[in-house]
Amino acid sequence: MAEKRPRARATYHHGDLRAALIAAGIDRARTGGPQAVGLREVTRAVGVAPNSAYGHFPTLTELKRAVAREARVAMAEAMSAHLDSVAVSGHPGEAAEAYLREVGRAYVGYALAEPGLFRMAMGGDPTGIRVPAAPGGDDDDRPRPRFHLERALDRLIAAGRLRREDTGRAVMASWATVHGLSIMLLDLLPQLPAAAKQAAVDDALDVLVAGLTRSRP
Amino acid sequence: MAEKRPRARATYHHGDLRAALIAAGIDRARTGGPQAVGLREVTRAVGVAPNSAYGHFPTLTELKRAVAREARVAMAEAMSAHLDSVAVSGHPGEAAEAYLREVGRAYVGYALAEPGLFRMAMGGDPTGIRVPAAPGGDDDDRPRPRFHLERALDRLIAAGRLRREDTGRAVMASWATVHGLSIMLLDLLPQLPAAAKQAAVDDALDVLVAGLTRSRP
DNA sequence: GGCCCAATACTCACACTGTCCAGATACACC
DNA sequence: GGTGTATCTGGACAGTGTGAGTATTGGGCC
Repeated sequence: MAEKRPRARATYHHGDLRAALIAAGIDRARTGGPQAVGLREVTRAVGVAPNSAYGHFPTLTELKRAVAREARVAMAEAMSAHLDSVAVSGHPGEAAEAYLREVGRAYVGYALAEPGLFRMAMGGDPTGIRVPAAPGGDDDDRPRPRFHLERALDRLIAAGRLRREDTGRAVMASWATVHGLSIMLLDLLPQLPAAAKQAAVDDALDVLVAGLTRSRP
Repeated sequence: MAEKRPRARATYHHGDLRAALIAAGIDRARTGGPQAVGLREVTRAVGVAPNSAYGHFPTLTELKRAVAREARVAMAEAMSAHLDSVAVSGHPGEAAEAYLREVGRAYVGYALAEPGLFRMAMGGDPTGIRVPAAPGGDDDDRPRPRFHLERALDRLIAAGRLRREDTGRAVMASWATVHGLSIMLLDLLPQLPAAAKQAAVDDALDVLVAGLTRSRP
């Protein structure tokens, strides 16, 4: 008879509802993308009345922003794991180039492996999310995907393959490449075979590295 | 006293409701992006009952797809106008490179000038739109943004700056760069001064062209 | 020229969403 | 142990997209 469960949990107060809402949001975003994280849906998953969320977030958009922040941290951690698993060594210059390529692979790789969370993390305006541009735009100091990119560029500079004053434009070009690549493979070429996708990533990263390390007039 | 307008138009039948709905969709998308084109909103703008749209589109998503197609055509036309306005001449190789740069400027320029329509045209999955990947994915033969890109790459090949067998990867790298650049400037760096944005575009396009035309092992 | 029919637009209804307001509840502190 | 306050709940409202059934109409046939 499944009584209409007047309360799914033992206590009236939840304990840490804010964190639970974000976790449920991550869960929904993973399978359904940003669109799937709704106020009623998330509160239902936690087992709480819809309006309970308003005690912790002034509006749904703010909840989504918090979920997006968490998704960015998760993405950075996945990238970290990937980067730790591949050891680049040898000639410093080539190692630095290889490292940047690995960062790119990690970025796009996460986008392809977790499209929902990737869109949640980097979806931008149409999803109602503002992705902070500068480091420090997020309020805590846990690493974000941008951290790995800057690390890679620093290594290129240290190896003498990139001029320090070109860092700004290098960030632009690199980020544009990996992000554009992710969106393309996700939205435009979803049914391309995985091998072909990987080849496209490698090709585009080759072009990027070649362009970055080529001395310009 | 504005009677509640039982019928805003003279005739019961509209005449060309399908086209009118798409036009109204373009109008809403221009100012509010893909989110702003809703079924009730669009039909209201046309002066028609909400469900009238179902005679022409099986679902709202299909209407949006049609609007997105139209937005892509509009984008290609704007790019055409830009490309016609700048005359590139001189040494064939450098002219071809300059032409590719202009195509990139036209792409990003449109994204910055008409963010709503750009998102409608190229928004991709989170907006519920599938952007056709291959030429011919759109059913008519009006030019799309991709057309200009391929034209530019053809000129590079003709000028001997790009190998024909590298076309595929060149499309990837170019599209990723311009699209990623657009998203970045729109979502991540919205309040960057226009001049700085233009500089970022030029820098990233420099990197792209350098990478594309550099012979690889 | 008048009639019928298929196309077209409309009305009513439903389930769902985010958000506001007022009230009930339980934890923490004195 | 009583009280204050942060927290959660209930009902309500204006929106949304969509389904089924109904009215209106213009064009093709006699």
